[in-house]
Amino acid sequence: MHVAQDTADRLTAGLGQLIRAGRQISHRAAHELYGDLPGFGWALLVPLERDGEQRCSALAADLGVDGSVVSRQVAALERAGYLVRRPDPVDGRASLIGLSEAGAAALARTREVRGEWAAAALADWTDEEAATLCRLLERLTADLGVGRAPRPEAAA
Amino acid sequence: MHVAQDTADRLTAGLGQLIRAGRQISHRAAHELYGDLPGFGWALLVPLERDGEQRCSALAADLGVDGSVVSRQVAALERAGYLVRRPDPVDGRASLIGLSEAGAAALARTREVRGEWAAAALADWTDEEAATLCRLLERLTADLGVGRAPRPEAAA
DNA sequence: TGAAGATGGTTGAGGTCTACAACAACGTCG
DNA sequence: CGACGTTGTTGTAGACCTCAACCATCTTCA
Repeated sequence: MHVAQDTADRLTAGLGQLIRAGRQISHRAAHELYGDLPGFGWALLVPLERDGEQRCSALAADLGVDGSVVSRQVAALERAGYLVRRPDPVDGRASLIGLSEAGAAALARTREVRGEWAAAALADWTDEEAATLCRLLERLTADLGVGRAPRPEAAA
Repeated sequence: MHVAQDTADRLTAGLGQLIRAGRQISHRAAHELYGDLPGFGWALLVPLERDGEQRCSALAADLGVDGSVVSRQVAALERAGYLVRRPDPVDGRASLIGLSEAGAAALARTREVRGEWAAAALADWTDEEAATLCRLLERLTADLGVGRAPRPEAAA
């Protein structure tokens, strides 16, 4: 209850603006943001690289999206050869999704082009400013209670 | 070129996460974010309130989206009674879009519910932290060079 | 004056990402 | 074994976006 009324305006407006900007950029220069990856690939491959093989449902929970989204995206990325799927040895219903070599390589390339993009966009920023933004962004996401850390309920 | 490689990762991942979180929330609780406004209404009405009557093309430039998006959204918001359109007296091709009374009221209500939402989400934040996030967010958007046409007074 | 070209807005087609519902296959437990 | 929950897939639908094609209207200039 500490935050000024005006802040909600600025925050949501700024966020909306940023989202549209990001969308526009990724539309205009998909290669700079995604490398060889299809649109959603980045979001899906990063947790796989970080945490290793996992199930669709774990990915869905991590990303905070519906399982059907992951199912389709995984199918596309598998067709493209960026990840491999093997039956879960302890549960016949599930599959374990893992990064293929091509997937890891694509992720590395994407990371590289993103690094260049970030360097250009943040040319005037100090490390500390950028780190602060990251930190606050991550904190905001956490406080919104979606994705990685399922949280109890917030009052209306 | 001051920003660490790792920062691009955190930034884009964090942003993606936040975007998905926002989408999920606005899907689940549209009323808390938009009040009586249809989905995109907020983004469109805010600049109208801030800068007064303007053309579709100006709105599109401001929001950084295609004119066709604005055209459709304006049509919907006009049907809903949230804005009024009158022919531009100096250019027969153009219309001037303005906020109706209902639109201004809806905007005020939305601002109110958003304030509550923000208060809940940012309950643990200090004013200074929230302000910092806003500032950095706005700066990032500006540095991405999309949207808001150069506007002398509103610069940062 | 009058055609050529730029600009404002609309519409149609298509793409991406999303959720929800229904379903088949499998696992778990009484 | 049979009821029930879980995992992943598919069908359907919606929001938001772009691009391309189009008409109506300025603007420019010979």
